[in-house]
Amino acid sequence: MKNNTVSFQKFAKRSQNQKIILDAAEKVFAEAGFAGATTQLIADVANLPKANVHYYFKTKQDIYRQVVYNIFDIWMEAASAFDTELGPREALSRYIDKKMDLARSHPYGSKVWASEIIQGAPIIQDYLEGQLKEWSKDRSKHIQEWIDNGEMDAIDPEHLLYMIWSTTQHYADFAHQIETLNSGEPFSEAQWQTAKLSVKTIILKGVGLSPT
Amino acid sequence: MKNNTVSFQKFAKRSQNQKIILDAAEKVFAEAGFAGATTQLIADVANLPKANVHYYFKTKQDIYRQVVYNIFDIWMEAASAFDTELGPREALSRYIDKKMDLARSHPYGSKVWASEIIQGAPIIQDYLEGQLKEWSKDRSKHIQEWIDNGEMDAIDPEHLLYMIWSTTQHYADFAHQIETLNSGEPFSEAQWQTAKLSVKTIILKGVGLSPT
DNA sequence: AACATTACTGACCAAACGGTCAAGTTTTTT
DNA sequence: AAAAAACTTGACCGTTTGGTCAGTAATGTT
Repeated sequence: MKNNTVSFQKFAKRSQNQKIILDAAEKVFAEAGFAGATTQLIADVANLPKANVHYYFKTKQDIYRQVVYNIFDIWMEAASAFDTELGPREALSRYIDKKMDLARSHPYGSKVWASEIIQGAPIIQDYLEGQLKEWSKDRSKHIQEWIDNGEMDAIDPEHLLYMIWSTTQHYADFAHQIETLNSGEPFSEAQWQTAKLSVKTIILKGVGLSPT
Repeated sequence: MKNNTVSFQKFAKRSQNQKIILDAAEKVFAEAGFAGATTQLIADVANLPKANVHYYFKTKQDIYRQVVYNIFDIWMEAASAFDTELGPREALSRYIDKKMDLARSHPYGSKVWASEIIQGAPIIQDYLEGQLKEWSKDRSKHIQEWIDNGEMDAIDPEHLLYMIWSTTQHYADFAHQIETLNSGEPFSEAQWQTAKLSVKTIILKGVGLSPT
């Protein structure tokens, strides 16, 4: 039993330290960009000596890659909230809700993702061409079916998806600008609710669906 | 007369070379971020020796500052397309059109701006608190009046503005992602028209206005 | 033609960077 | 208890970076 506990702790220590480093790196990459993020700064934020960071991750690129993969995975998991069997109103509504929640809970990841795409997706390109393309093609097909069935307005499905992505992620990526226009204060709970409701109201009505 | 011509050429040369450098820098900053943009690379893209770049701009920060100011000025000029005297439908419609045109014509500037905000607006903060805040407060007030007059739905004006900003700029900032989902091809003229129309249709209908 | 100003550039430098490594400590296994 | 494996870290290194500078060329002024 002691052996088991110790063995567990051994594994725990490795992944636990990796998580500390990845969390620190996510923040640093978001605030400084890939090139501006120094391994020294990541180490400082993680409260570890720089050499220790390099013990767990061979290169800065490796850390970055992991951070980007992580946020992509979280987003793809949320994408399953876009359940086409629920019908257009409920599927879109839940997906927007989920994306707004992620913008609030994972602002750093969203920023890292945005910078990665802005700079041409040097790391995540394969995922874009694979999982993301597959997912959006599938969802576009379903949206088109809804349109053909007269369940919603004839809107190009891809542009509807882009609108959902851009609008929800804006609250993470441009949080600083929003905060500045909000008298320097971060959104309160009530303001987040208003934001969610506004986005859902406009988009749902905009495509010919009455809100829930 | 010869004097005037020569004198004109003198001034022309300075601002002409500055423009070459700023255009190159805009591209490099967009594609590599502030830290990743090396003065050497800016010089190479501008086809000038590095020392010459430093002859016209004292520091990398000075170049960056100028690039960010320029795109901000262009956007604020476009913001005057949001002419509240035209009424909600026409004012919003024209503003969205204008922003979509800028996303197409100034993709690098948009990306530099996005990165600047993502990283906390270290350079442009004063402009956010000044011109931008003033502009958006004024426009929000007018939107509220339209709502009070029953000319459009009761939507929080600020979130409507955020939706317009995020959606339009998405086509510049995430152009690489969009291109990947578009079989690696940039948007055709027809696709840009569809994009513009989709955005306008959803937003205008979403706030209770019939499209033009 | 002489002078002054502006434009240009190769060579250079201090600082900061990502990454390595040897020497140590702690933990796990036998 | 001893050997093995995993973890920790200060010191170090080659490379790249933003920026300087002295010297030259071109242009404008008198």
